[in-house]
Amino acid sequence: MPADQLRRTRIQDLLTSTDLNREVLVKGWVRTRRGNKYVQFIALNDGSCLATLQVVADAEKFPEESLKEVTTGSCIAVRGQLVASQGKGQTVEIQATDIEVLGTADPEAYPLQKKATSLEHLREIAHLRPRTNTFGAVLRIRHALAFAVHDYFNRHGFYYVHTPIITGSDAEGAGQMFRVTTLPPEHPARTEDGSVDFSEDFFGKATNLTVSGQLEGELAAMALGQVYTFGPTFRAENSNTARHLAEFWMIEPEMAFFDLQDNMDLAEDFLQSLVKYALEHCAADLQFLNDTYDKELLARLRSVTDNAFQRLTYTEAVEILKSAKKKFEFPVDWGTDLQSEHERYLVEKHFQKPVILTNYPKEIKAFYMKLDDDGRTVRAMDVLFPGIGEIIGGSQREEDLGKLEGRMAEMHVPADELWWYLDTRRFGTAPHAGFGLGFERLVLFVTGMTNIRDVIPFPRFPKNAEF
RNA sequence: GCUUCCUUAGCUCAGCCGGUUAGAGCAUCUGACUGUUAAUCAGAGGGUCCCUGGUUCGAGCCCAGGAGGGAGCGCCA
Repeated sequence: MPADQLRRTRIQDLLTSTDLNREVLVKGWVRTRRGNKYVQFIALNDGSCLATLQVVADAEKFPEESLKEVTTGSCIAVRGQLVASQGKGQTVEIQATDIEVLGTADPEAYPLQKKATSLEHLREIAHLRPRTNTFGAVLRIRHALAFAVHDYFNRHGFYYVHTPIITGSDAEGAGQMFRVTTLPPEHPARTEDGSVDFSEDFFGKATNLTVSGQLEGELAAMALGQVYTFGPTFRAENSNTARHLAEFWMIEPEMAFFDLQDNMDLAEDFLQSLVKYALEHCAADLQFLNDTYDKELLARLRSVTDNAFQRLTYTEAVEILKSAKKKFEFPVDWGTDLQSEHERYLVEKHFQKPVILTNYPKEIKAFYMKLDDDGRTVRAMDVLFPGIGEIIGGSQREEDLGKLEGRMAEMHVPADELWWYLDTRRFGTAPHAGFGLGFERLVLFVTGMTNIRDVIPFPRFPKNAEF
């Protein structure tokens, strides 16, 4: 390689380097430029870390006029000496010998000037918000958590199974679905009785975007033993909250030969490992979020890694809530689903740590959950987190074909559409369990953000699919 | 979908009881300043007060409808 073919170094690597007084090349986006007619300072960020690198440009080499285009938001390449900093805010800096403007950013038009903007406004410029400290930190943490998910399962003998995004069943039991079709919306083919003729559609039948990979995950678990899916899921619910998205990523492990206890053990160890990974690998970003948004963030993360989760049955929880002094807006009664206020009371007031609730009444849970011996409850589990509410929902599955068919009939789930699912119980059925973890809810918890639309790069929610 | 709050400069906001030419901080621009840390100091430019209609001598302010956004709730992950 010729001597003048200097390779770019990431800013994170330069800031941690002890190998000073050498020529380096950095490229990134300008956060600020300040100074006087003798010396100019440029704060440069390349996304590799939260911190900026200070570029020093002396007036002898760089008259102020030559730096006119080096404005907040512009992209530059800087060649220079990596030296110990004379200033106080940083240990190293670059004494620039050459600055090339790769892309200008008109200061009158660029919306991210060096001034705090609200998260609400940043949602409207979501295409640019990754350039802010906050979203840089959130996206790096999001990446770390995604990596940690794969790392955890790989280390524990799970296989990553890619379940379909487009599904032919419209009864996965987890909510309203988005239709996938190539039929013309104005004049779709009609059958004789006037309904849309999906036999003319691309797949020859009605298809939708998946709401869950669980059922397919169960098929794989009945062959590979321990599997997981990690992919996008879609819910066409008109949900307008800070905890719901129309498009979100879900992690769904499914394990043959696991009962509800094994399932809880896995969920707890999994969540603790993920949070621990973030604490170890995203220290600077987490510290920034802690200092900027939520002074309790780091303490709350450690409370998850350092405490065993409280486990109790739905029935026990109802008793605690009934004897609680607090007045609830909604009354608590055995058989009704718990409201957000009830879950919050248990997690944030009563136990003050994560809670796993189990053995819910069968009426309020899905058809595939294994019936308890009493015939009234099912082997369900919900993991409740402070500030988030339900972060995991899971269960031991009903492995008995007859009982499963009975539950499907009771709950009006069309068995003929799920013939392939029932085959798992027909041929070599086995006890098994699994759960679903909403990835964005995990990122929400770990980052301390309060709106789920701020932890996914391009949020999809009712009336919004911009970018 | 329900409840509730909000919408004024590029951003974050103030604007009294309805009353003359709608303000501040930051950003931007111009200038000053020998190493700054969201630099500092001085000055300048910058407005469809979300939209439509109404009440009034007069509306940023009151009323109605609409649009957009936030928070809470429901559905859930």
